[in-house]
Amino acid sequence: MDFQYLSQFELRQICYFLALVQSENNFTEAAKRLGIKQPPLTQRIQALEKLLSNGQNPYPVKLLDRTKRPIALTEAGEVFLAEAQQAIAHLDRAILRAQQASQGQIGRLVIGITNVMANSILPEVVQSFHKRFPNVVLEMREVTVEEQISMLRTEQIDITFQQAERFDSSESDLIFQPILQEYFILAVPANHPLAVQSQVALTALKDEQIILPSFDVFPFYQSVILLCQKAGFEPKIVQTVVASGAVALLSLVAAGVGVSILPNHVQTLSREGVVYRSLRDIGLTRQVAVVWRGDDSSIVLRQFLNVIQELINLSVLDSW
Amino acid sequence: MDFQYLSQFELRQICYFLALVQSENNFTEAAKRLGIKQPPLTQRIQALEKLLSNGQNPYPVKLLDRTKRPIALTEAGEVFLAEAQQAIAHLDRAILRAQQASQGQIGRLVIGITNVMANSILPEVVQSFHKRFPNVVLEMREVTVEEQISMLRTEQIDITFQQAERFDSSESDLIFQPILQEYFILAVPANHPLAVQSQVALTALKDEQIILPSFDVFPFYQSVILLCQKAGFEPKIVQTVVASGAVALLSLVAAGVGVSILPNHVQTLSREGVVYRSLRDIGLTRQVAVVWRGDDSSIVLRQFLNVIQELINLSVLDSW
DNA sequence: TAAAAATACTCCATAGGTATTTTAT
DNA sequence: ATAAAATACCTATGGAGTATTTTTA
Repeated sequence: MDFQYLSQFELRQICYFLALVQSENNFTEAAKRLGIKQPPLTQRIQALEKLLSNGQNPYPVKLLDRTKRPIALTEAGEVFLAEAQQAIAHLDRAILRAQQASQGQIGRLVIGITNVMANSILPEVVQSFHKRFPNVVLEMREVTVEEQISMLRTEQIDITFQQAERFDSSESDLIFQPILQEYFILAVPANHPLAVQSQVALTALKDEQIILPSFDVFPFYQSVILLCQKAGFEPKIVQTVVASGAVALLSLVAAGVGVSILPNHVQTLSREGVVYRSLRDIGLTRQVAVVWRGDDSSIVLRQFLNVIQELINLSVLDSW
Repeated sequence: MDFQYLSQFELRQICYFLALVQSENNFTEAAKRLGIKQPPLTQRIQALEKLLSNGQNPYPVKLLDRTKRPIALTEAGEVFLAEAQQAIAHLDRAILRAQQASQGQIGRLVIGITNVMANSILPEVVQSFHKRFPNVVLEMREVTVEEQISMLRTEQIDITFQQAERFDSSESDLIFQPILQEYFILAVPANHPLAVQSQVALTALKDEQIILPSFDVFPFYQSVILLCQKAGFEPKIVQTVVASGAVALLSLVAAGVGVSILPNHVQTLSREGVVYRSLRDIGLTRQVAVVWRGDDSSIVLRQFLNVIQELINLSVLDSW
């Protein structure tokens, strides 16, 4: 493509021509619409025709037949109109898309997810981000805890969630940002004797039926059992019903099937017939952090981090 | 579409940006290629970014990340590059097509054809025109002699061929241009006794087998028979073979099946074993003219008329 | 520190404005 | 005769050039 030649054209001239056609080839009218006077418009159109003629054409290119009133489009004018209209619309879209991209409204973000994190804060973050940036493609990639860091470096993923404790601070090319402390709470039926206490001791669960999310989605399943054993009793885990979704599980609690030990972020879901209570004596917590490449200038990433930040500030994730 | 905003952009800026990317984001190199200095290029790209930012965006739009060497495209830059490249290519085509249209290289011409003319000069003209303007759509529309004029006026056809005698010169909105005089010639086998004469009298055909094109494609079939009868003999028309194409017919002549009376334009076809001779005493001629609208500014039409003109000058059509 | 981009300025080409003439109905 | 486009001329914005400073690797 000959940029030298093409550069001589001006979008202005072409837009003026399109506007002129929209005004039924009436220069005075079109000029008014464009917010300029008639003579400049005449000159721009002439300049456009002159530029179009600058291809050693034997004939000059005329877009308009000025010997008629109202002025008519020539064949070349018709052809140019049809083609240029599309091209200009195309360019208009190019501008819009660049603007959207610069705001992170379009693009793509690859999130590395580990089983450990999958059921934690991620759903809230993703839901919130997707609501605000519906045109960004969010790609979730299952990664093991071990490969997270190397996949970040090789740009196979853009961001990942991990346990703060695992992070080696010598990884200076990666930025590590703790976002929340996870701990555990007790969900009990509203009419349950334990509901009257604001804090419940772990040993109080000795004789309770305990409902836990199925092992594969709930990383602390084993830890909970271990803690109970340490507290001196064998927990009675309800084995007959398996609920993996928090909502389904809360229904079971509301129905009085048992009580449940859940990560604190579940409290964002309030359900009739279920109350949440703190668990005393349960030392199990984890610090959750996000990690990304320090040199990643992606606006989408930045916006994603903003969403996380806002959720934290709104106390949706972290405030209990 | 907002022409006001779009008009502020310059094709120059966008082309510069594309050129910059082609030079691997090296301003100095790109400026050299574009035939300008580096500072103006920097300024144009900045101006482009500034214009892109002018949509009340909270963030300014950056196409380039200048904190890296070599300078890298931002996401917005990548998006804009991909979209703008297409749009610019589109615009480039728009310009080319307008130029082609202005030379009549693309377009459409509707030719009214009557049976009377169909087999005459039209094939040569169409062939010649199509060779020179392969992208013009030539549409042939069958019209009766009576409706030619009205169809021209209603722009159902753009040009038509007709007999000069039929034309009413009061039709001042239509232009009438005689292009050739048609008459008739004799085609005889090269070894035929008549071949020695340069002119042949009509009566000499008294005892010859005469091959004529089939009635439906040869408008003067009846006239020929009439002329012979006037000359005092009943022509012996070969009925057993029907040839409608000139080539097939000449083959029959070459094969010695008979002689043929043909419109003079057939002479453009020379065939081994066939010679053409003038026919004396045959007063049958017709003046062929083309007719078009005087206010038709179509370049395609003009080029079509040029082709006819050239063919006449080259003596292909008219010189015998 | 060296290569390249950004900045500061100067100049002039040209888009737009005003006044007027020409053109087409 | 009249409405609208073209032309002539003026003004001023801003693109390109030159010289210099700043930045990044």
